Amino acid sequence: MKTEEEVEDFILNGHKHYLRHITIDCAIIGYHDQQLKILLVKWKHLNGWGLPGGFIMNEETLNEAANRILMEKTSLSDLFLQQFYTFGDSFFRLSKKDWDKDQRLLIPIPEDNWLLERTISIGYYAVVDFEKVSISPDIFYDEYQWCDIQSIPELLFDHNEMVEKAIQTIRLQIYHQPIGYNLLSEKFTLPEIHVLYETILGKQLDRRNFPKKLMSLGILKKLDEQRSIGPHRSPFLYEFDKENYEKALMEGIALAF
Amino acid sequence: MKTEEEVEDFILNGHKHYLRHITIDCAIIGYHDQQLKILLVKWKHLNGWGLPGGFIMNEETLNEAANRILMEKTSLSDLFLQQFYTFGDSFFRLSKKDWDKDQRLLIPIPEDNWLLERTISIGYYAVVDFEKVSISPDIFYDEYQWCDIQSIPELLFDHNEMVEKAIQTIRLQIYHQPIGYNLLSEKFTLPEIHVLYETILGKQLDRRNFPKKLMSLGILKKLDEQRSIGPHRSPFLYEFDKENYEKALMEGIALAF
DNA sequence: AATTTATTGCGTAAAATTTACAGAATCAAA
DNA sequence: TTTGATTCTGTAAATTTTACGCAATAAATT
Repeated sequence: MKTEEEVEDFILNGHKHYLRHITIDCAIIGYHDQQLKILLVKWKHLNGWGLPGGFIMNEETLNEAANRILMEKTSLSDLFLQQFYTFGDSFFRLSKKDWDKDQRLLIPIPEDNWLLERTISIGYYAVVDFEKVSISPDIFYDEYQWCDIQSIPELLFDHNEMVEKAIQTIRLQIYHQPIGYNLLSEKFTLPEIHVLYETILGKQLDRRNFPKKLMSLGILKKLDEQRSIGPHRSPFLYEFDKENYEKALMEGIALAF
Repeated sequence: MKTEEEVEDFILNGHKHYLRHITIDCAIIGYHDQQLKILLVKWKHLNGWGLPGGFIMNEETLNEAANRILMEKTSLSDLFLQQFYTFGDSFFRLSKKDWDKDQRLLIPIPEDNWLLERTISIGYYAVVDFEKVSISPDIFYDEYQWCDIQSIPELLFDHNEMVEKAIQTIRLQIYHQPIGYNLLSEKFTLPEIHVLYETILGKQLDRRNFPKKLMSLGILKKLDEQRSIGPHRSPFLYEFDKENYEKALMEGIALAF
């Protein structure tokens, strides 16, 4: 969606290709260097920050739509993308007034345009290493930021509620679903996955007990290689046991920290 | 929605009052006498069984809509109603062919009618004592049944998947959220809540250890009354400590069985 | 080549929790 | 008063979790 014609077509005829009333919004949690951040984008015409999102095309499934939208906004694919809740209590998303106010928008919008209707938003989350993400702008967004989880500003619509629920869900899910597949390199060390869990849970986990619990799940395979980390003992590399990982995704796991 | 005029108006003009594309479906899990059942309804025009559901009105929130729909279908209100997942991979809900085939329907349906569009369905579940529920029919449904969880027939759309996910969610949530407020009488005995948990989890819980764990949550209050149960020792009555129960709902609990 | 420094990796004792189970108390009907 | 079925409490054993000391290792420095 780059040319003027495409944008105009999206505004006037988008409702033929996308489902009205429904959006998908993504709470993309970024993790790096013991910090948790969330990806916020600035809406061109509303002059406020919110979560990246988009509409669902007529012929794609919800997961396909979520993956496509995430791909468009972050250039990332094949992420650990999880639906977590559907929000529908924010009755007005865009108003004609806000739209008309903004000079950057290309065409005036008809009063009964589909983009001005109430929307229900399906929330998805992903956890990514924010050092590896590159954001590509979109007609609706012109800026983005990785915002510290602790100090989130007031967001548009009900996006504050969505962020809160996303983080809450992740912290709960970490006990029941194997998390980490897309956050770490294919091969990683125990200390690496250790700080990942510490960061997400926001608390310290005993360095010596953590490997025992994690290994007892049977989803990790110890490799015969080590990583060189300078003048220190070389930690062994691990990778996820694909088969058991998939099984654990389906059936759930039980962890206690 | 009883008179012919009302039905016709719903079909032709419903899209002005309800959100297109979106429905709420309810997996109503019924519990009684150590059995788990699910409420199924038969769709008039599709000749198949599915979950009761309905559309969202323009000016009501999702929870309001879910409660209204549940009220309409079961005459129950103020239930422990929880959103659990949103489904959108079943592309066709109704077809004009199916509609036209059914003689009981009152009017022919236009090809581009809103009821024939793809729908996204927000799933809610409730757990109720099925002995206390009375079902009131609707234009779309003419029969209902309480179906044993173990032997669910093939359902319409993606409702089999919804039922499966609902039960899975309930079993997971029972460890993290206090369940029981709407299932038991206001005052209940330990054995009563004990079999409730056993039924939902589908396994036996030690009769002597169960009370210890449950009481340690601090959401139950022992009363100074007893229930008379015939020629046996009278069990004490308990009730939920409203304040702590609400707190536990918000913050979650941790149980291990 | 030995020493130093920072980190990984393992084992084990102590503490806490969970599980298993026995027996006393209670109620109402016979 | 006896009987039968059920509630309720306590406690020892088993298991799990937690805490933590120390050996092993890697490379840079002496």
